[in-house]
Amino acid sequence: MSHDLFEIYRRRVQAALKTLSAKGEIPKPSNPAAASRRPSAFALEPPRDSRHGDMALNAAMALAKEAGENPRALAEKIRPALQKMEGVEKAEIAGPGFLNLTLKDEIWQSEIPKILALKDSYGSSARGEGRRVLIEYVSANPTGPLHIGHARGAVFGDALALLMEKTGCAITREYYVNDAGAQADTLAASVWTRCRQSLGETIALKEGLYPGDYLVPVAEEILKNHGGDRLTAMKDEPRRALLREESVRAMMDLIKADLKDLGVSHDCFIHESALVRRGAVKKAVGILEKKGFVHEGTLPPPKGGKGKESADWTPHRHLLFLASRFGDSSDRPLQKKDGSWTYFASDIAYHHDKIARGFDEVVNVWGADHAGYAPRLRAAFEAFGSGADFHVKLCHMVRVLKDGSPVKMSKRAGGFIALRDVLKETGRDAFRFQMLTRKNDAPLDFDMKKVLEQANENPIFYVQYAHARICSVFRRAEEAGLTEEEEREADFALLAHQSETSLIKMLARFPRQVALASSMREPHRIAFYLHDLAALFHALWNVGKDAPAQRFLLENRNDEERALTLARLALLRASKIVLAEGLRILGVRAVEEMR
RNA sequence: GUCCCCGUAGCUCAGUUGGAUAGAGCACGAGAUUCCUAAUCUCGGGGUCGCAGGUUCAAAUCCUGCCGGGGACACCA
Repeated sequence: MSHDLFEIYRRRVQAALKTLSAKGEIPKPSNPAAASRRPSAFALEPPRDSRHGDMALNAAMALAKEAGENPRALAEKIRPALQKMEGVEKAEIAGPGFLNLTLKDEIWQSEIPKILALKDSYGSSARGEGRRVLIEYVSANPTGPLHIGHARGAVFGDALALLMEKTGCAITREYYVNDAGAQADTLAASVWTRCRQSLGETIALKEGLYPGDYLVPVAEEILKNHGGDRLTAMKDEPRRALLREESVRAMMDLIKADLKDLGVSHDCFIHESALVRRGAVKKAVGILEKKGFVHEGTLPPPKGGKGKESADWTPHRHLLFLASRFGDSSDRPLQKKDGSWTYFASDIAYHHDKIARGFDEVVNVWGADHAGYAPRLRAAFEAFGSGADFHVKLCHMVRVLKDGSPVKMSKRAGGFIALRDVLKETGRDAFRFQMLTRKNDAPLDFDMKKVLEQANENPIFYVQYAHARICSVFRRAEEAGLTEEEEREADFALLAHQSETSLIKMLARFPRQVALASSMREPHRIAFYLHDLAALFHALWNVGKDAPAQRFLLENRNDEERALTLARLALLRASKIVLAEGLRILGVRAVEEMR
């Protein structure tokens, strides 16, 4: 049973509408949550304008057409049922035919003890019904430390996982390690150059190799473990294999260290090389072949950019996947000229593996530069005939600003802005919050100065400050000998000030907001919600500055003051719980004080 | 040339999966601290939701076309 007030009333309203339609007074309503949306679907939502009550129902408008009646007349038929509904203060008809519900104060006030009892499971739900979801995120190539763009995907994927877990999904966090292709060879070659340099040879790093300084210690470590003489004496092929394995491992250690600093973790790391080794690629392609989705053919020359025709392109016959049959703009090669598998082929194997593991939903978090790759992978996914849902969430580019202008990429660091350099300055929590104050499919400017700013303009600070202020009150309350147990017995009807009511109503929206953010796979909604919640808290705080009688902690000279204090502390306790839990979903730690 | 994403206040951005008079922060103007952290709050001005059509009770939101910005169009991963 849901404890989301909006969900509870949605169900009550639905039942009431059903009864009415059974009596033949109104057409049959349909549930907006149902897969097939019909015009008769209704919604019960908090109205934008609080003067329109607490919950707005659009059923009369939605059903008007089917009923062949005007919405306001239909609303008149529905209104009595809503009016006598439990906890409803009044049900009014407004505007084009809205039915606005205003709930009794006690309904809102009872939200406080509910939060105190549920603690951090307030807002949790079983909506996901144990849905098994695989979220693949980061999956950065093991060729260097994480950069700022990877970090956005990392934070997004991690927050999405936390969010969907909160709504009852069983999440597996996964990282796909591309360690079988040409990039791993390039890495090995780069490290070998570094080895030889370290052994005293004067050779330059060839064009196309990875220039980053971070490979120097990797080379030295390998020399130490395997011996320079021995490595030099080895034949090319076994040496390359060894260097590949060792440097990929070193790179993954580097990446895992970065992820740890970011507070991001994965349940499993799937290595492309392992898939290749056990013949998974051949097997997966074989399955598609059997289904008739693979053929041998020649692709037309690539279009290229304006006026730029590919000079080195020659027609070639190879195995193609019939992606065009599943909505992609072209068929896609599975083999290279030399007969080896393409990256796409092993990705097909990887996703076949995902399907085989029986997930209900597969989410891929990618950088926006992979947008064009999504249709072919979706095509492959569908070709296997999997019933699982397939989502691609694209995280757009991050531009780092320092002193108002974009930071130049450092060549020595490998041509990108390293996550660790940014993290060193901002810290994990501010970084994560900043990354989530923007929806994933819009580019993001990351302003170093603003992230560190201790002012209203910086949302993470604003939210943390609210939490810290609450903690400060509790420190004083403790000194005054007030206990948490007493709060639970408080008379919540005393919370009647307009600012208190607004805050309570915002708290009560948390479960709905979590459900919404989760179903839309949009963690940023939580960040914005927290900002709104903090704003109402700060407003209430200042009410007490102007009017001492409205302060949280009164002198406790008499029973009345003591009762007020306890009720207000309960409200603060509930606010603290929701702030902390909201931050937790974003992977941000709430702070007790700001100093 | 084709595909994807974006276009909302001077600036940075939200916008409840189609709802009522489109919101917040910054900036600008005016105010509030003997008192729980003023690192905050209150009030005010500020809009053709890129443009033009369409769909319907209702469009910033959905569809089509255009304009502008970004990204992608490998036998690289």
